[in-house]
Order: sequence, then structure tokens, then C-alpha cells
Amino acid sequence: MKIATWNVNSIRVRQPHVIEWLNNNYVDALCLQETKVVDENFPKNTFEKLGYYVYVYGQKAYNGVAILSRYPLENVNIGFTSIVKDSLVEEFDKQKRIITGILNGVRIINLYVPNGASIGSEKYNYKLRWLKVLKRYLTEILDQPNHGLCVCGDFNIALEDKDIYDSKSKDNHIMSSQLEREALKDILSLGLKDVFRKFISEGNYFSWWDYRASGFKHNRGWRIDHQYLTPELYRKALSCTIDIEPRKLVRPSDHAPVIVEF
DNA sequence: ATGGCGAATGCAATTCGA
Repeated sequence: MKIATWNVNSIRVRQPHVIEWLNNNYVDALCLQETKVVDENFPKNTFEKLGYYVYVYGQKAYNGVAILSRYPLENVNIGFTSIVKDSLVEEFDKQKRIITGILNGVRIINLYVPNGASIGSEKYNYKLRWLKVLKRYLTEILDQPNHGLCVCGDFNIALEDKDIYDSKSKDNHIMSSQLEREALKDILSLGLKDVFRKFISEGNYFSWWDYRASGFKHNRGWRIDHQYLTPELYRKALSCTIDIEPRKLVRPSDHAPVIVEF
């Protein structure tokens, strides 16, 4: 089974790229982030014609996630509150950032972590609090029986210095600060492993390049889009790759797709 | 250090992303 994740930075703008990519790359499911569209305006028909079932959780202008799947998903849940039954969590579902469903016995969790603006800002604190809610969410799901987990998405965190084009002077940078890394490591301690690192240990592999200052041309990137698997799926994993081809196209997303096979 | 670019909104200029 192949599962891909791709922050498309507007599905309406990137629609042709996603179609072309799907035509050239067979996947069982594609997790999309930053769709930036309300559900009724998501171009569902386009992808249904290609043979996908389409599950969306979007909003106007910002955020938004979706899963395209070759087969119907079971137990689809949108938002945190469908899993974490706590009224204090409701505020986190104002931003549409998480959707999950089960495909062939694997629970796919597709998420878009807040970017956090700058260290110490209100948005930074929101990011850290969001990650705490995510831990509760995953804890609840892991209590459910017998599904491998594939937690995919744009995490907006580079876990290690080698995941950044220039590790110097990044200690005090959004996406690589200690608190963000600790928050993510705390989540991974539930029993999730970065499948990309099963296959590649060296640095200089990135999934996002800033539009500004020709980040891609100079390969000044960050590896912030991840796929985390529970141990059994991790053992079964056959490959995990980043496809930088779509990043080379005219008017690209600033992120590249990441694909895992197991 | 700052700003660079791109998308959305809504129709000019601002906000947001990372």
C-alpha cells in the first residue's frame, strides 16, 4: 500500500499539478493539506473521475485537509472533538487541521500543524497547545484496538538540524526551536517512528522550500512534512521518498509530496 | 536584520504562511 502526503497550498490553484502527479504516481491514498477551500467548493468531481473517494474538512482561505483514497475509508472522523470528548478542545476545531479514516486496516491520520509565526508569539503558543491536544487525540486512537497508524502531514517542525539546509543559527527559529521539537518528540514517544529515517540517515533531504529568495533553486529547504508509523507498519515499510519533481513546475506548491510504501 | 514570493479576499491593499 502506498500513502502520500502533500501540502498543496490551495487545491484550486494546484488542481492540475495534483491530477498530473496522480496520473504519474499510483497511490492508494493522498493526504492533502492547506486546501484553503470550504467543503462545497472542493473540486471533488475532478478526483472522483480519476477513481478516488474524496473526504474533505476545509474552511475559507486558510488551513483545510482532505484525503483522496482509491477505496472507501471506514470510520472517518474530522477535527479533534470527534475523538477527544472534551469541551476545552472545541476551540481547536475552529481551524480545520485534522482528518482520519481507516484504509485496509491502516488508520490514516492527516494533519496540518499550525506554523507558529515567531517564537514566543500567540500563534507559537497556539502551536504548542495544539500539539498537546494532538497527543491526547493520538492517545485516544491508540487505545482503540488493532489498527496500524500512518500519521501524515505538514508538521511545520524539523526534528533534527540535518533536516534544515543550514543548521547554523536555527536554534532560535520557528520550526526548529527546542520547545517545538520537544513537543513533537513527546508525541512520538507514544510509539511512532519517522519512516523516512528508516531508509535515509543523511541530511540535505527537504520537503519545503521558501518561495522567497529562490529557496528551491539554491536548495535551501526544510524537511517538515513527515510520515510516522506504529512499529509493525514501520517494520513492513519498503520505501519512503520525497518527490521534488512537482516543486520544479511553474506555479508550484512550496511543498513536495512524501510517499511511503508498506 | 530585513525582505524576498504566493494565495485569498475582493478589487487595493492587507493578512497569512514558514
